[in-house]
Order: sequence, then structure tokens, then C-alpha cells
Amino acid sequence: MTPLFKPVWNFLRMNLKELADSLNLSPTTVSRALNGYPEVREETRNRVMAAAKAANYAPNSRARRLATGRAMTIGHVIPLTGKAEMVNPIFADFLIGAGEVYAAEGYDLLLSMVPEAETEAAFRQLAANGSVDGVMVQAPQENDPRIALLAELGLPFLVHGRTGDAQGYNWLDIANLRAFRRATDFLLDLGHRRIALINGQETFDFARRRRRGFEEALAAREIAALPHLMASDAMTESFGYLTAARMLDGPNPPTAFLVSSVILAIGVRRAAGERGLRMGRDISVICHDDELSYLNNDVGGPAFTATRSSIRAAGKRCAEILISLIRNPNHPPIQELWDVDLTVGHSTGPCPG
Amino acid sequence: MTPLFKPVWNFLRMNLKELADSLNLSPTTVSRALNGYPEVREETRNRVMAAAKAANYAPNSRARRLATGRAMTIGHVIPLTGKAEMVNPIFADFLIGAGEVYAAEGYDLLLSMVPEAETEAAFRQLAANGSVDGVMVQAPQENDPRIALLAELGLPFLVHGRTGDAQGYNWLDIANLRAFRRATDFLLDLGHRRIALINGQETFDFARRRRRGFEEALAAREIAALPHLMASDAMTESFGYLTAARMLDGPNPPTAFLVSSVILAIGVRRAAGERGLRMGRDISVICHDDELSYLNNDVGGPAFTATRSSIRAAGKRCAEILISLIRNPNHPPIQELWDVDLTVGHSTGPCPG
DNA sequence: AAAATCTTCCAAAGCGCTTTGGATTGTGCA
DNA sequence: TGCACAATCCAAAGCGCTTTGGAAGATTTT
Repeated sequence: MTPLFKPVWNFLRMNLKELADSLNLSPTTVSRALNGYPEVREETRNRVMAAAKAANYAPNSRARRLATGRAMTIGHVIPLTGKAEMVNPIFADFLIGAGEVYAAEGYDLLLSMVPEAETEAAFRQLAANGSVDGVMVQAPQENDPRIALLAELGLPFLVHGRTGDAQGYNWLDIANLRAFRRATDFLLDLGHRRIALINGQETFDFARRRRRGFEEALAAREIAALPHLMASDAMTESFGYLTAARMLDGPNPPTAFLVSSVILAIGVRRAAGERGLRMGRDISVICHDDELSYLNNDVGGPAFTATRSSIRAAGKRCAEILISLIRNPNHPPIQELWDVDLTVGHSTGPCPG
Repeated sequence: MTPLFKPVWNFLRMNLKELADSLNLSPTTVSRALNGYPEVREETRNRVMAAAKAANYAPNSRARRLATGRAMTIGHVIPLTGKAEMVNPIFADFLIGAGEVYAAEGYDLLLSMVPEAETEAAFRQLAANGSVDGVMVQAPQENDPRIALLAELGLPFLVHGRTGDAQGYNWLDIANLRAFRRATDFLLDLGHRRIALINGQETFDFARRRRRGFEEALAAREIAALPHLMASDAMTESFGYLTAARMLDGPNPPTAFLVSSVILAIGVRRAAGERGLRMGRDISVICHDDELSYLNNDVGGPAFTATRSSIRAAGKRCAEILISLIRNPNHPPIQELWDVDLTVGHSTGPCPG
């Protein structure tokens, strides 16, 4: 029976015992010195620290994790849906925000991409083999099975977004309904009556809430929502383009669009541009802006009127919360709802005609 | 001296010894049965497998990693530059491609976001504490210090892109120079003479090569590259927009643009649209298309004429190569250069006038 | 001066797995 | 029948760290 293969370059590394021997100290003392425990003389600690630095010593994280029982790792499981991954453009910035916090707190980020059908197995695996201390859940669907599953597995988790009754688990979300209600009101106040909604996939909770916000605003003024002016799908540029094109070319075209992402809005802009319609004059567009770093909406004044909320800031805060939950497992549920700004840009104006 | 905190939910988990006891077998045999070694009877193996499944047993990955000396983890270190993260939109799709392979091969993906100034320290840390078996390097700059560093550290690595003499290390890259030379020729053949280049940051190797391709094509026809028609910076929509706007409003405006990403091209399109210029008629645009899943360029025929190469496929292949390098450490350098297609879309046409 | 208490260090026992080096039994061949 | 050789299994030794439970010496208290 032969082992498969052995890493070669490991020989370079010094271990705790060697370091201790070179200092004429026990591994115990060296370990404590390095980890900041008080029962070691200050002078000794300094000696140890200096030697560790000189030898380029870092404790083997695998051994440390085994010994402590902590993985010092947080899992992000991204379900791959096969179609344009909805999370794609969004999750990158979210990850950056979260990653900053993890790095600062000494946690690793384990990113796992799995086919949607295998997410349950993936979570069970993570829980069973103990490679993470907690997991982040993004973009929950209605009655998302992940929540019950993770609760059952006893793995600390935080949901970015929420679903169901939003009780009994930890989440951070933005006020999607309120934001879209407000945006719709804004368009209504400008005199628009035929307003289109181009939404994300309405299997996702955030998209449902946005739609409700839209519908409630219309209902409050006793305006009927027009089914042919509502669409929802993965938030790609092409979906925005195709949908806007179809609506604009059809009967009773909308005078305004409310769309769920900047990327969709870019598609809408393309469709409008092709038809010679100027945004903010011939047609109005409001979108939700996650403040993606490569799609800055602010250059020369905001291009789009937008409900905005930084996805990166959300990632940062989510990471903070999750870490505090891991450190304090019997903390009561943390739930945080962020309000959303409405920024007025160049893409909206009074209803023409 | 009290430990900081202990995970609670670990108690649920069964370990190898318990599983072995319940089967009246030794841990040795159970381990071997589970790992597919031959020195265990088929019947015994089946019993073990069944019991493991029934008990929801999965070997503790921390212990396994310590015992084997392998981390079964691959590191992606993303330097945060402070400004719009160039890698942002690109690296998400790259990650998805790579992540699929990692999952299939049983590797974890450790994602580490660090301020650019700390990347060296981050790599040293990874090497010293042994939490990864290899690392992926993206978007190399000219004479990128990471390459020498990783070689020194002896950590297996693969560069997506290349730099310097491209010798002696493993990389996968696309033929950036050839692609941009070809794209420039395409525009020249259409009669364009004032062609603008809107490039990524030219500290990056890929951007330098693209520029050289552009310049070589012009030089071959003895056309001077115009400095006021060349710009380079982080590839954001707003940079594309602002640059195109400036160029179009200035003296001797370009009749065509060659740009380094779809996102930039979207900005160019916005600037053109605002000025009433139709793409493919009044003005031509070619971009490089990484085939990002949420920026599909193919709906209803390709919107942009583009040099294209799937960043996701690159991620996938990079992961395959890196894993094979890890398994076979003294493999001679693997270097793979991908050719790039030119897809003709609606955004180009003969030079007007 | 003896007892009590810190202070500072260490030996040894894990953490849960893999792997080495047999031991035991069964089989094929002389 | 006896010996070589598979085929199966196991005990025990790590992997490199943390943490428990002292021990020895220094310091304070009575």
C-alpha cells in the first residue's frame, strides 16, 4: 500500500518542536508565548517572537485546527443554476466586503461552487467533516430549504436576505419592498402611469418583495399593474434589453421602467437608445444599484436614478455578524434590516405628453 | 488559562474510532475501506460503506489533512487595489470555472482578499502555515513579483496570463497581441483610420500586449497611433464612458474604438448614444469579450463585434492544470496559449464619409 | 522561619486521522 | 505434508499543534 503522493516542499518548514529546541524551551511555552497567553515571562515571549520571525515560522494551520477543534474558516456555498448565475455579478462584491473582515479576524474563506441540486449534500458534507465554523447563505428563495437544513445541522449561519416569516434565524437584509414602493411612487409623482417592472427571478425572496412594493404603490393610487409590463428572470444585460425592446415595440408601451439591477438597466438603455429614446426625457428608468465597483453610477452625477445599497458593505457587515455568532453560539438571533436610499439621477423625468 | 471558546455542535459528529467499534473492526481497516485501498475484503468494505452512510459519517477533514500532509486546498489570493478592482467582474466567472473543477477533484478553494501591499506577506503566510497545496495567480503585472516569490517559496502555482520572458513557470494565457492586432486590422480594412484604444491598466501584462497588437497593426500600414486616442485605466463602465465622451467631443474624433472589455464598451455605447451616434453606422466598436454569463453578447446576434475567449473556460482549464501540477510536482513547466476568435457583430461598419 | 501564593515553565495527553510494520489465516505449488 | 505467498486485518506510531495538570523557584504573608 503506497500513499498517493507527498508534498515535497514541506521539508522547508520549521515546526514548533524545532523552534522550541533552538530556544531551549518546551513546545508548551513557545506555543503560549506565540498565542499571547499570560503565563510566560515578557522577556521569554520576546525571545520567542524574535526567533519565530527570524525562522519564518508560522504554526501549521492543519495541526492547529485539529488541536483546537476550530476550522477558522467560513464557507460560502454558491449554487450553480446552469443558467446565467444570478449571484454572479453581485456575489463578487459581496465576497470582497466579507473577505476583508475575514482576513482581519483571521478567518479563511472557503468558497464552494456546487450544482444547485447538490447544495444540500454540500452543506451536509461541510457539517460532517468540520471544515468550516459557519456558513453564509446568499439570495434565499421562498421557503429556502437551506435554512431548515442548516438549523438541523447545527452549523452557525447567516442569511443575506430573508424568507418566510424571517423568524428564528440570523439575517441581514435591505428593505426591498419599501425601496421599490418608494421608487414607484417617485415615478407616479412624475406623472407616469404605464410603468414596467423588470425584476430578478421571482423565486428569490428579494424579487418578490420588490414586486410587492411596486404593486402596493400602484394599488395605493388605484392603478392596475399591467401584466404585459411585468417580467422577471435572471438579471442579465440581455434580459433587460430584450424585455425593454419587446415592451417598447408593443402596444401601450411603458413610459417608465423600474428595474432590479444596473445590469438590467444597461440593457434597457440599449433598447431605448436603439429606438432613439433619450432617458430622462422620452423615457424614465429607475434601477436598484448595488454599487458594484466597476459599474459606478456616480461619474458626472448619477446616470441612473436608483435605489441604492452597497452590496460590499452588506458583505462586510454580514461577515462581522457571522463571526460574532460563531464566537458566541447561543446568541439570540440577529436580524438587521437596512434602509435604502433613493438617488435621483439623469434617467428620470416627467411623463412626456 | 482558559481556551477562548469551543464549538458546541461538534458533539454530534461520529468519529472513525466509534464507527470502527460499532463494526468490530479496527480504525485502520475502516480507514482503508473508506479510502479504497485494496487490502480489505469486498464484503468488509461494503459493510463499512453502509455503516458510514447510515451514521452520516465523514472523516474529519482537519485530522485528515494533518495526517496526510496535504491541505486539499487551493488558494486564490486577490489583491485589493483600493480603486475599482480590476479583477472584479472577471474573476467571478474565472472562479466559477475553476471552482467546478476543484469540487470535482475534491479540492477546496481558499479565497483570500488582501490589500495589494500585503500580498507578499499573504503568500508567505500561506506557504508557511501550509493551508494550501498550490495557488492561482491572476492578472500578472510586468515583472510581477509574485512569480519570483512563489518560486522561492516552492509553492506550486499557475499564472493566468504571463509576464516577462514567460519562461520557467506555468501559465495559461490568451493570444492578446494577436487578437488585438487582428481586431485593428479588421477596423483598418473597413476604412477606419482614426481608431481609439481604450485599454485596461497598462501595468497589467495583458493590456500591454493588447496595446502592442494595436500599434503593430497600425505600424504595418504606416499609420501613426494618436496619443490622444489612447487611454488606459481600470475597466469600469464609467471609464469607458468618460473616455469615449472626451474623445468624441474633442478635435479629430475617432471613427472607431477598440476596447478591452465589454464593460468598457458599454460605457462607450452610452457616450455614443448620448451623442446620437449609432454603433455600426456612425461609429464602430470592437471589444474583448470574456463571455461573462450576465453580459451575454449573443442575444439576437452579437451586439458587439468582439475578440472573445471564455474566462470561465480559462478558469476551468487553469484549475485542471494546477491540480495536475500539485499531483506531479516535478513536472516540467506547462504553458498554454489560447487563440482568440473574432466575432463580427452589429457594432462595426465601414468608415463613414 | 514556615506557609501560602505567584510566576514561570514543562511533561504528557490528546485532537482524529493515515500509514507503517507486522500478525494471522487461507491458498497454491512442490 | 510443508513452504511460499496472497489476502485480511490490526496495534501502534506518527502528523504538529493546544491544553491539562503539575512542578520548581521566587515572592509574599503570617
